[in-house]
Amino acid sequence: MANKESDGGGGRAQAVHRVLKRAILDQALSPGSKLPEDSIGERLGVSRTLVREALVRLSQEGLVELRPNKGAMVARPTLEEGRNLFLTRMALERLVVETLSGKLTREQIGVLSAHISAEEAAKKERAPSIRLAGEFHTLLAQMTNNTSLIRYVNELVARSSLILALYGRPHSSECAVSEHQELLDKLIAGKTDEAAALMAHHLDSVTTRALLPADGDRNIKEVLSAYAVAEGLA
Amino acid sequence: MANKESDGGGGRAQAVHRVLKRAILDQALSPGSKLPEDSIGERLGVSRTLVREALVRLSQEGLVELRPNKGAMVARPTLEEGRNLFLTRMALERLVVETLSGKLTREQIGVLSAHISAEEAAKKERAPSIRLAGEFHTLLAQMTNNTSLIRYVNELVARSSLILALYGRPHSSECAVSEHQELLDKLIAGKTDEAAALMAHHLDSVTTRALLPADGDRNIKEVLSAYAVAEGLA
DNA sequence: TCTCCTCGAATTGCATACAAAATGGCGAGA
DNA sequence: TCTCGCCATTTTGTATGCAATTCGAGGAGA
Repeated sequence: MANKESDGGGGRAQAVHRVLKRAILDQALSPGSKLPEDSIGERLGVSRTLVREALVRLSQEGLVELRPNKGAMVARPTLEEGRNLFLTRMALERLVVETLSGKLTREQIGVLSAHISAEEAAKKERAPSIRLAGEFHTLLAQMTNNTSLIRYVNELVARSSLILALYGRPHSSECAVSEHQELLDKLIAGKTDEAAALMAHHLDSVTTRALLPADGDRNIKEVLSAYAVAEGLA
Repeated sequence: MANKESDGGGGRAQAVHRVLKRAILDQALSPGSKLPEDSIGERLGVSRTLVREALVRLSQEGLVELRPNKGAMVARPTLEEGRNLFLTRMALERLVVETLSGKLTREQIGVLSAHISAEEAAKKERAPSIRLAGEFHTLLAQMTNNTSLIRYVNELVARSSLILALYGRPHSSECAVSEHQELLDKLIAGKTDEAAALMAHHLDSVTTRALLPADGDRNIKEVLSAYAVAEGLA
């Protein structure tokens, strides 16, 4: 009974999905980690059937890579995919900004302001600050009431943390909190173009800070591919 | 053996997914149709497990609605969702156009021209012409080499046919073929802004043509039999 | 006749069983 | 010692079985 209420909505498969997603976004499961169906099911107290369903969902969201007959692992997007992803994100978030500009209700403004304060407060701790930064963008998307837009922004933001985990510089705050505040100000003032430009700059600065890969754990094949081409191999 | 090759790539679950998707996009299964797991599995010669997986995928793509304990049905988006969807689509397809403008290779131009010719030829038959019109847009997206962009445009185009099935006027060609040709011309000429404007107008004119619903529920097994053969299932 | 209740058939939710494929280690041969 | 190939183990792919839920038909009572 108590159990039934505690799954947070939907079936237990959704619960598994949420658990894994959260773990991935918190980087408790880092890109490339294997995700064996039975270990997960065993640990979570569900059968492989449900784990499988969750993994399929995650793979559709681009958080998990599902290699036939070889199991699932946390997705390891390439740097180029990362750049493209931020391009796509920019296109969608521009729509978010255009939709919201000058139309925020007092209540929405309150929510956003509170969120920015929370970001400010958590600035020191790495993991929570990354998550909060992402949530600011999904919050904005949410306010458009455009379901497809919301879904895609959510997905892209989620995948962005994977990208940053792989290629982001360790010591730069990914989203400057002050930029969020500025953006909010422009939105309230209804300065659509300036807000859009700010968002563009905001995302652009993230991609620009995504240059060198975090060392060590990169895939051998990926590293070699550049050299292979130069030598005319494979 | 022959069977294994004929599933088109991926496992049998993917095959089921393709069958259903195709059937939905062809409007052989119209919005609101029930999708019982065992009828489908029985007809396609697979177990409910695989059908379930396919349905989960389709629900993530927004093509089917998955109501807990009450089964799946082909999605029936509201008119407002439809409008929002086209808004989102516009944002993404603008990015497509901007990416491609002035950068099409000779080969790509050939492919697109050929496609437009095919559209022209199929103009009379309703179902194929709808599919071809959508494929023009997914073809363009494909050429950007931006995987997330490709995925989202594909999804959005697919869902657009649902919208048109529900609210589109029966006798208007959804995408004027001539507009596709014009767009291609602008892209070749590298006139980015004009191309973007044309795309905007193109999609806008579709949303403006939003009206009456259609009807007709047919037997699932009957409808699926044609598609099953194409995928080498049962 | 209308309403509400109950029961049975149909359908989904989930676990488990078994088959097929991959992975890793060990030993034979060079 | 190194390499190759074979077998045991592990993990995925798929079907099936059982419990839980929903839906509808029919019947009792007002």
